Amino acid sequence: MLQWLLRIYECIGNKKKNNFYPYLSIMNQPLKLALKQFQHLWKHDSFPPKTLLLKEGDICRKMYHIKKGCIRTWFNHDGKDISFQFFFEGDAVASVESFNKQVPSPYAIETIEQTDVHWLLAEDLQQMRQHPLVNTFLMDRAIDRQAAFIRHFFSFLKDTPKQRYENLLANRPQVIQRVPLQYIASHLGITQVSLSRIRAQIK
Amino acid sequence: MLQWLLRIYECIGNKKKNNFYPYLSIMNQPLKLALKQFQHLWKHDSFPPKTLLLKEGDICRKMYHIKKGCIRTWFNHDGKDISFQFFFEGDAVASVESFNKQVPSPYAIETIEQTDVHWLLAEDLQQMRQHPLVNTFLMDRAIDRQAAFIRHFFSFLKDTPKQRYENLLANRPQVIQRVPLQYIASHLGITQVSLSRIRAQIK
DNA sequence: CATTTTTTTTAACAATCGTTAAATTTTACT
DNA sequence: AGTAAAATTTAACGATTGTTAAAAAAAATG
Repeated sequence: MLQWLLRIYECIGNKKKNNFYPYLSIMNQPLKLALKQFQHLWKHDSFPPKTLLLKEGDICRKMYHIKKGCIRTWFNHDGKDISFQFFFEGDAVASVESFNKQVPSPYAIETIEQTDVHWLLAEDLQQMRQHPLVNTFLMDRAIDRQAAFIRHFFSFLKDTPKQRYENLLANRPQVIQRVPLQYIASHLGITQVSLSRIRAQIK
Repeated sequence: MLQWLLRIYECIGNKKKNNFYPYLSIMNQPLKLALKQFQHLWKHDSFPPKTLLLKEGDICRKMYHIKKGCIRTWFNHDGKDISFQFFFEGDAVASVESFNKQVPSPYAIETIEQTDVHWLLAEDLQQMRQHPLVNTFLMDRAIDRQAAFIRHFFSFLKDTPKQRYENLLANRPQVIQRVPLQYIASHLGITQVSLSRIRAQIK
């Protein structure tokens, strides 16, 4: 029942399982009880595809947790939109810095499919942080997020675009199945045309 | 006198100043006092150039704060070492996930120049975290780091290697002046040969 | 100061990517 | 189902990058 709460803050960034970096945090009973205390703060909502949940430059006031559906984050560059991350069922989504410090977001948050979410206001998360166990838990999740992000970033330093696509295929097949190719291309740092060629090579 | 403490956790990642994301956290008197309480936990040390402070795969037990000198982080890929970040005077350096969770580090930490550092044990940082003000402060810095990292990552999605080099030249001239080119090339995601060509174009 | 050693540059060629444009396929909508 | 719109693929060409190897420059060493 607390399953979705357990996943919060765990899944921003890539969810690639890696034996070298096992997920070590253990949810103990006191923490579960503490989190349960704040369960009432979460609201829910439902959005059609291509709904902007947060506009680039706006301040992020809500953190979303996906019940069902698919979300991407993107930013504008010379008139083209560049997607940089994708989220699915069980993932928590927010423009982290904007949400935590109430500053303009460098990127937008937008649904891809019809999406049902839980959401939590920034001020309510601040309230949750008053609880030491919850605060430590959130801090740990932030570290996990950063580590996941670093691993994703590494592939840009060491792999070719083709290898990055193959990694995506192997580790996050959901992305290839549910996300339009034009979004995936910019996520991999290449053009749609180039991604098409890579796909033709692999078949 | 507390200048270097103030900078801790602020400087991992790029330090690019950006009016769009001003650095908002304000150091208040109670926090300064709290940090001063833990000042005695820091030791100091000095290392020659090319000294490994942390080996890839080892557990990071110390966080370093640079008094004087220059440090890089790197990892091995097919026999070649790939640098991904550079640190200078005032910066704090640690393999964040490894340091906080005591798991193997995905990358190494190594001096470039002769380097004088302060350092702090992981368990002592845990002790500092018991203090709520310090804990909130460290949490804020972690968010800042992630935001800086995301902005750096964005340049891989939207810019060409040449633009990334020009950005480095404009925003972090120290890197070009003090870091060997072979390290900078891998940091930009290109080969040394390609970086040489880019430099020849610009002159 | 001369000589190794290392680092950086240059050259040549193959492979890959970006760009533009057209063709094809898929999806959305009435 | 038929039409319009959007997404994806393919083609052609120029630009950029990676690779290998050699040359030049810079740094380290005795």
